[in-house]
Amino acid sequence: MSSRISKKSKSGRGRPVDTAKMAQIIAAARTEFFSQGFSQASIESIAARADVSKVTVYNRFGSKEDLFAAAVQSECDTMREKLDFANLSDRGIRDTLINFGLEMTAFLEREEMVRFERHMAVEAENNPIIGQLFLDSGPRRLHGALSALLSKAVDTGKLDISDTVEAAEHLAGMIKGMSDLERRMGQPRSEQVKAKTLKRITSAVDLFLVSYASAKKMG
Amino acid sequence: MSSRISKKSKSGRGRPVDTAKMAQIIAAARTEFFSQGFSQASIESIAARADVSKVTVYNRFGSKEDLFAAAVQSECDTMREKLDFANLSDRGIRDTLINFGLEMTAFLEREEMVRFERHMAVEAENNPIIGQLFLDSGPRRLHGALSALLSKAVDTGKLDISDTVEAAEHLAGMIKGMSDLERRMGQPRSEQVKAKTLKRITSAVDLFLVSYASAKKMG
DNA sequence: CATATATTGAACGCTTACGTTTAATTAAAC
DNA sequence: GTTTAATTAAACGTAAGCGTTCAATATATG
Repeated sequence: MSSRISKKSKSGRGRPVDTAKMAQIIAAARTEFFSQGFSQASIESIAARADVSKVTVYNRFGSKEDLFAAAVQSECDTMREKLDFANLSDRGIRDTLINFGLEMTAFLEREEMVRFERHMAVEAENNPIIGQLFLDSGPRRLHGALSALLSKAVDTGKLDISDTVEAAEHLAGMIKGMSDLERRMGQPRSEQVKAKTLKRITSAVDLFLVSYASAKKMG
Repeated sequence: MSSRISKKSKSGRGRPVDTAKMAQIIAAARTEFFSQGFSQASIESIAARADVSKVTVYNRFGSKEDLFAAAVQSECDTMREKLDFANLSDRGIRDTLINFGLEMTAFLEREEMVRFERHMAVEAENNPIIGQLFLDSGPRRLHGALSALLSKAVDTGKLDISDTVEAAEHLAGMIKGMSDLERRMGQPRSEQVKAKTLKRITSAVDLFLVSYASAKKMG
């Protein structure tokens, strides 16, 4: 039984809760959990990294599982916030899509992101809810953003697509190519790889536009 | 120090090595490692599953790491063997590609495969060599097979592609779509999802062919 | 100051699991 | 039957790590 955790001492009498420690613990937990994995990570190590005693960790979070859940939630929140591709060039649909591809790739191929995805996948194996949380916070949002972008281009007559959701999946798939997997498998991102990725993205957009660029060039 | 392992007792005098146990151990190790992960898997559990004593495991494999390496190697070998897409219909390039997409998806979305990939990714985080072994045994082979298939179609005049390697990456990416990720994140493969996947594959091939189908229809 | 709460370090009990050792048993060769 | 080597069950030593307890200390209120 994980005792009382939220003791909501709303400015009671004794020593006040050090609110800063909360953030420290979660930050440390994120670092530890998503670089070591759940079972490898240790509470003691997290406490040390957070400059906090182990007891404090257990006072705020009842168990390792609870702390992990909080870390996942926090990481997902961060991911959601960073998923703000508002600054897309609007100089023609081709540039816009290539730009999207580049930003998407940069976002997904960060080591931090790759590690997070790896460990979320493992945890999702025995807990699909975690997988769903991850998908909803990141990939599905990204996919939705691209779908919306395409739909908007359809509305303004730049594209001619019947199923923008599926088209977005096609385009995103081509943008990822095998780089996605190579990164997840720990292969380095050399300059040559980067160049190949850039080439793949542009040619993917071009392949995409051959079919979907609107005939009535009203743009 | 992991003592002497290969004591190559080539039909000496004493009790002969039970060769069957070797396969049992590796089979058990594969099941255990790729459903629990390296750190969660226990040698004792593997030994029990293999109907073998723990000492025997340590006599054959010096350490948990060595056993894991053997399990990875074995799983990769199996993967390579199963990657034999020779039975592709030859009734036109469209059917051939759709067929390839279906077989590829069926191959990749098996629970066994998904689990293996998940755990390989985690291990590759601290050991890129493992990631490379995995990539060479599976994904890169698959990609090579599709590239070869496309090149052959180019040679016979069915397709007109300048860079078949990149084209294969595009097509494979579209075939995967988001299903790949959804499966890795433990989301169920419902009938609806299967239908959507089939639709995505066929429309991906069609999108692909709009650009690459040879103009001179000599087939 | 007295009281109440938060935090800490240290130690504890407990479990799991790696890898080893030992004595006993089994299955072959000579 | 004797010898040699493989296998086993059981126990061991060791280490790590979860979650708890406790006494001591810090920081607030009244």
